[in-house]
Amino acid sequence: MAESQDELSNIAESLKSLGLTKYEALVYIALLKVAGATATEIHEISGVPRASVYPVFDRLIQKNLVSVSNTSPKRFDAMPPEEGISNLLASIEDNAQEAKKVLSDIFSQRIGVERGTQELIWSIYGLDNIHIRISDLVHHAKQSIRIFCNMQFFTPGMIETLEASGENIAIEIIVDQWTGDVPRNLKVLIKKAPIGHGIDNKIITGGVFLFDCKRVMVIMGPQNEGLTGLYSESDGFVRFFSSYWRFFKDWARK
Amino acid sequence: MAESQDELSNIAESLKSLGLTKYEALVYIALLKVAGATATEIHEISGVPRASVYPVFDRLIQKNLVSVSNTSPKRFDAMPPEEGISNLLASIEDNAQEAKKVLSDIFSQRIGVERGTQELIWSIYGLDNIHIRISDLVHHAKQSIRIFCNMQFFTPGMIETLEASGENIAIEIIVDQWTGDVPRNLKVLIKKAPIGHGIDNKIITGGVFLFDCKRVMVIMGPQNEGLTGLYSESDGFVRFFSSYWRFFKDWARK
DNA sequence: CACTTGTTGTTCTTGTTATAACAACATTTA
DNA sequence: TAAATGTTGTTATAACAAGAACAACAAGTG
Repeated sequence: MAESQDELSNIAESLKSLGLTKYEALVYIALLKVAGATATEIHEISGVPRASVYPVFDRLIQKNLVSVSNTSPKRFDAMPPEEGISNLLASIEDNAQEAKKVLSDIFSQRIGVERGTQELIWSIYGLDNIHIRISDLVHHAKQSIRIFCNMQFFTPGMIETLEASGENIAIEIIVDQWTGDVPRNLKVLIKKAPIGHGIDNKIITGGVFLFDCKRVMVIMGPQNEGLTGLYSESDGFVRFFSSYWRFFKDWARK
Repeated sequence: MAESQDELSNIAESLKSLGLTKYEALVYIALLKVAGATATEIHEISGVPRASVYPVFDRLIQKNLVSVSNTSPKRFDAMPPEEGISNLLASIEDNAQEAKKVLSDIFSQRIGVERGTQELIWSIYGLDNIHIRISDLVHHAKQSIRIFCNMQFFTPGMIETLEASGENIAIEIIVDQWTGDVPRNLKVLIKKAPIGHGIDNKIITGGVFLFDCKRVMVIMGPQNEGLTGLYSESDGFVRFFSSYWRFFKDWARK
């Protein structure tokens, strides 16, 4: 009964992403604590207005998270969370599956590829999104991956992704330091590089990622928030950063 | 480009359950059709007001479903749906995982079991929910399962569930007819039973399900909507339907 | 018995938030 | 300049949150 308010609202958030409302989450959580409770008891435990408890129960019953007794007063019981959540998730996964199928279909018939997409430079915002996209690019690389950035970028997950890439892909990394083991398939050059400047009391990070000498991702910006990635398949863009890479590789070898 | 309006709104629904709003869904779908489109083009295809397109794009970009070019006018591009949806789903699954963990914890410390839960009769509404619950009960059965209802109940999924239950569980079924193969582990008695009456032009369905002679589920009501299931572990309830079962079994053998 | 008290379930308002929809404007671009 | 683009507000709308009010009923009390 000693959940921190913080943790409780954290779970409420998780449940919301599963399609529950705030009240639904609170009522369900309260009901997990007391088997066969009445509406009034749940109202007292959860803090949800007593009148609101009833429609909330209706919805939870529809979602098969709760059952009612036919006694008077009504008593409510929660499904075990393992099963309840699995049921919720299952229906979402069904939807995702369905959506994937139809949308992939639409995607495969897309038009406008002739419009020189490859000449454009695309922006990606946020560290998480950049990580996702780079993981993606790593997965799709066929021959070579070249990375030039500082160690902060190499989260355990990212190292794992690189480690799991095809064996016949040459991965070269120039980095300011390396903590932990270096996976066998990585060729790491360590050199304190002039990237990562401090401006306005913020640490500015930079990084260049080349895939198969055809695709480039450049990242720049403050460390945590507002990080921007630029992605391009443009010839000029790729050429520019290829020579940028070659320059720093020579420099790092000294 | 010939998706029925129905199918399109169907997908929009699916995407909503993945956390997208109506506009986000419409814009994303439109963007899948045209690579590297401008805001105005998307506005025309999707029917979303032009001014609304920009904030919608911002949100889609945050969710890593869309990237922007740095040209003028801005051009937008959709992530392949396979990856985009997987990313969305992954974060929901993380939440579900997290929620399961914490809620199971709360659930295991629940109080009030002494309150004679087993004497109550619980209601479950809707065919889908009843199917889920019965599948659940089948999974947890240890010794015997006894079913008395008509064939409509035995969907392919339900038959599969029964077939996959433990080998040392005795499963006896009394049913009005059986279409398809009878799985080896089921003992089926076929007999046109006086359940399934027609009242008010609606077909009324009934069914009795006994698990380990300890738990009973009774279903009744119109076939599709408004179907109600009653579940109980109450001694009296179980006894009543046990003799109900015995009576029909004798009758079915004649 | 009439009367109070408390509980339960339902029905209505009111406030609040997140989208949705649109008008208006400044800025580009051709 | 005319058209297209991007941004900023304002107003609607719908869902949810929050609580007030009420009828029905059961249990206790004089």
